[in-house]
Amino acid sequence: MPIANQVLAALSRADYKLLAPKLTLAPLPFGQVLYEPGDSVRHIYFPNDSLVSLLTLVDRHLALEVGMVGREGVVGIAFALGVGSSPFRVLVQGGGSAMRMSAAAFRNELATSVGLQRAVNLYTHSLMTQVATTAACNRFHEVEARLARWLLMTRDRLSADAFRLTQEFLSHMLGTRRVGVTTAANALRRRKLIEYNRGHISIINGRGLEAASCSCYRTMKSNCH
Amino acid sequence: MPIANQVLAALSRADYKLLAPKLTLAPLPFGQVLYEPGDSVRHIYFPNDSLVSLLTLVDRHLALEVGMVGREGVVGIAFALGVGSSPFRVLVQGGGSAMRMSAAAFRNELATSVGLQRAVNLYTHSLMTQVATTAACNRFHEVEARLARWLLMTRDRLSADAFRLTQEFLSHMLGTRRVGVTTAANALRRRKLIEYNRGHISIINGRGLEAASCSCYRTMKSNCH
DNA sequence: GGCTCTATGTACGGTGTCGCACAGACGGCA
DNA sequence: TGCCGTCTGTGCGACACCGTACATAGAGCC
Repeated sequence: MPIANQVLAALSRADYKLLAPKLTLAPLPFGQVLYEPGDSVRHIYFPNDSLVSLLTLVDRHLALEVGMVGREGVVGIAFALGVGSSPFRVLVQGGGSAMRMSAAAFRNELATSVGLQRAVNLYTHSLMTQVATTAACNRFHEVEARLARWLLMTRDRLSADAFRLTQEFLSHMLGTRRVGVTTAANALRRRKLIEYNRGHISIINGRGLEAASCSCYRTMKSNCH
Repeated sequence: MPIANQVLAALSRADYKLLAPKLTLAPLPFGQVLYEPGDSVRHIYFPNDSLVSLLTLVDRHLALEVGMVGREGVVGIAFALGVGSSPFRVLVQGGGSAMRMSAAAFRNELATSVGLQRAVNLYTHSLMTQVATTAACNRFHEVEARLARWLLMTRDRLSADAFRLTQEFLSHMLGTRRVGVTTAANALRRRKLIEYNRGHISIINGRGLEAASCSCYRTMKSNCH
């Protein structure tokens, strides 16, 4: 079977062969919280078709998504950097599966496989860039454009035009009120770019949605490719 | 002489001895731009008493500081992650000096010294956390609190209560208008927390300024320790 | 002293978002 | 069928911040 996760796919055949026995297929159900900030990292995840959000918590009740991990990445970067605990809340935002590995096994592999080290490092850089771009986007662009960007990025990672998603949930991702999401989503719907209903949303005009999103979408796409 | 930079100081004596011959003392004058986004990384810097800002550019003219590097860190993390070019504009924000090393030498050292690798990795994680926290702070907190936080973080890194700094400059760090900085700075001055004049600013009540800043200051302080 | 440049202060209408409150509307379940 | 919980839509006053324009005031230079 083909390797869905791109970090794994980037490994040489030899490197992958060493790694493969340690990997098990794990379902990642929608809504599951893999880590809370400070939790110790027990497993590393290489998403296949699932989508995971990295959230920063502030003042105990405000959440903001700072990164998105799909098949192009790895969950558990902190561990690869020698830190045992997650700085983020890690939330499964699009259900699916991932290849999973124990933290201990991962540490061993990392120590011996230069190829794995290299692949993980490259992704770490890509994530850093993503987080920084998100920061600027959240500062400068308005809700409607950010919503459009977010939907597009989700679509790209899930390879699907429709997904499960409430506005309440979206408000936590974008760091705004739920009502703000309602207004923005409504505007996009009126322009026939998206359609949605009670927790399900679908993109019906991707091109148009790109035009409605901010430049950050393209910036991030070219970065994470 | 004692080692000022904390990443270097964290190395074992043996590791440091290998590294030291490759390091040269370099002045970092206020206002110098070390890298523009996309520039290839030619040198790695370990700040002694200088302070460097990492800025994300968006839409060609808007800038936002996403990270600050002082004696606790390293400039050129991208290179350590295997990427040859900087994702940020890197700007010297507090003049001083740094230990400098060519990128090629750094690559060699990194390949042979596990200790260096470990120290750099730890800092990378710390930086990632800082960027994420900054993102949330910029989203949720208002200008006055962010300004207070920024001044405190600068003070901590420069170990000085007064520094060179215009409001125009600050507006780029905080991602607001210069006028917004004026208003906020004025409010802090009226409350006798800071004093300033034509490009020079000083903290006259650190405790009070901490109270005026958002929780992110303490969050970041405990994180970067 | 007088000029210019840079840094800082003030004013003003516009707007995006906030916080809150409440009204529909759909879906699942008894 | 009717109830209830969840999801979505609307209204409203408050306010932080935006963009812009212009006024003041030190600093440096001739």
